[in-house]
Amino acid sequence: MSSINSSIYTDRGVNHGSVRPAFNRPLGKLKLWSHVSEIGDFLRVQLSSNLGDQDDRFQHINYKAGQHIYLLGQPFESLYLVNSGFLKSVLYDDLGNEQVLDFPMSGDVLAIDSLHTNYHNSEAIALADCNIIKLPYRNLIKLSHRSEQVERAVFGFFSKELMNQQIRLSLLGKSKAEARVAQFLLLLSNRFLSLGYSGNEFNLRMSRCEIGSYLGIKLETVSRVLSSLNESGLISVRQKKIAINDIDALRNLQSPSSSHCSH
Amino acid sequence: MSSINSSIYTDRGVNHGSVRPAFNRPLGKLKLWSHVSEIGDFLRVQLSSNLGDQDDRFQHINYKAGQHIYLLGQPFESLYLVNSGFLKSVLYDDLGNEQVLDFPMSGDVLAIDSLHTNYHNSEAIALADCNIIKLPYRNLIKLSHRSEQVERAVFGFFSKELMNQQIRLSLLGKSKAEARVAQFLLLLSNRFLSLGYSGNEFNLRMSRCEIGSYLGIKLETVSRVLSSLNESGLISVRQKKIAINDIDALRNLQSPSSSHCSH
DNA sequence: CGGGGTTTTGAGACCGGTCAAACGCCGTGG
DNA sequence: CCACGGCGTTTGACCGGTCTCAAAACCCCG
Repeated sequence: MSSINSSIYTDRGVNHGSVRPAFNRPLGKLKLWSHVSEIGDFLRVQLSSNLGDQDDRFQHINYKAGQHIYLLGQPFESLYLVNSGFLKSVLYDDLGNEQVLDFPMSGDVLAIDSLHTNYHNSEAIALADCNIIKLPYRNLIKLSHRSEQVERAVFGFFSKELMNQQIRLSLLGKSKAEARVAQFLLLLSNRFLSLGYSGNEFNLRMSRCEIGSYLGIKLETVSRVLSSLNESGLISVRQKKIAINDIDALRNLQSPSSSHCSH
Repeated sequence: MSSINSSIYTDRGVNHGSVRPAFNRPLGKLKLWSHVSEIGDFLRVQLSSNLGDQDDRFQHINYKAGQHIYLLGQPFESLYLVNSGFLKSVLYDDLGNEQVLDFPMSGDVLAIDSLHTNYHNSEAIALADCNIIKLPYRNLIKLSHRSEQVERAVFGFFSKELMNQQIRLSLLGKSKAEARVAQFLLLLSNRFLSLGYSGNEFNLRMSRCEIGSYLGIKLETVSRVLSSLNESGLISVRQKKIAINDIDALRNLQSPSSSHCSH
């Protein structure tokens, strides 16, 4: 019953964390996320039945802030289920410019976009210390064949991720900078709340520049909007510490207009 | 061997097309798309082996321009594989504003985003006459269990769709209006080319407003950019008819800048 | 030959980008 | 312990691009 915690570092030093078998660890907050809890339960069944060799297990891996979970171009072999922590996933265009795709948190699955190729199309980097469950693709598929619930969960992840992206698309398509930042804060607030943290006070783990990339605006604009919201009293900003004072007013900042494309 | 072609219309009149069994119809252009061809082949096996009852078959359905393939809020039961034609998929926000998500063409799969709920989160509307293969979700899953190739194709669709969205996100995040329109034209050009049509001359089936929604700019800006590109000679525009004169120059309009978010 | 809808074009205001400087936080080293 | 320097953030001034509002031109259709 002693905790196994062997740290593994290569000379790269960035894309490995410490590894330990998952069965030492309760799944904690995961029950708040239906898809996650379904997968979580079946992982435990799988693990306790102790089938297969070492490779068949679903490992928990710890990453320190700044470490990569996977790098662009690495061979794809696994999905990653975030158990705890906070990360960013980024895409690079032809010129090497960085585009922040998402800030995954507990309950999110990483690397889905790389599934149809043999290598990773994006990168995931820990912004805070993370505990991540590695889901080797082959094993996950095998497991999904044996359990309809796991299968539904897997498809659910995919579909949900796609819908999240669509909602972001819709955000970037319209709305002004103020509305984007407001929606971003509301998104984080909701997310923290559903994870059992405070929805009114939290820390931004990412830089202004990363927020700007995520929202499609410049870092100066992010800063200006935050200052403006701070002055009007809707929020309180102190560096990376955010407090939401008037959540309803924030919601009302949603962009009022779009075009009709009447039919 | 006579062609069955029973038109079905409800009083809604918009969300049904004419239905006929698929085995009357060769799969045509599908072979250009690896994922599609895989699915296509296995559909044919499935159909010729004539297993299951009527519901197990994968039907081809014809839609006229303007008809909905599915509506927001309708119960989700099927994915749809576009065999031929041209459509738009749209998302509606809380205020009813329309956001164009994509312009699906032959080889695309619709309704993936609705898979994790019991109803549709978006709508798909035919912009030109379409022939679409209905893939009832349950049947598709059953088929994928029997064939690893089909299973890979299904996952491939999902992952690829997600990556497409990410690339669009990255486009909306940066770049100026001119670069967006240029990229849009190149995207259409490539797509038409890979479907066997001309990549240099084609018709825009969608309105300026729908292009604007897709690109995150206003319809007037779309028009202005097209006029500007026309004057500089890179393209020729005449209403909905587009001719690309200098494809390399178009490619060079890609946005030059982004931020570093240095780490 | 009109009439409705779409597209084009124009003029002006405003938002956000750009460049630049000052500030604050924090770790390093004297 | 404090001084220094690096980095991220804030704030300012200016400029350019996009939105907005509006009117004219164009297309398709009867």
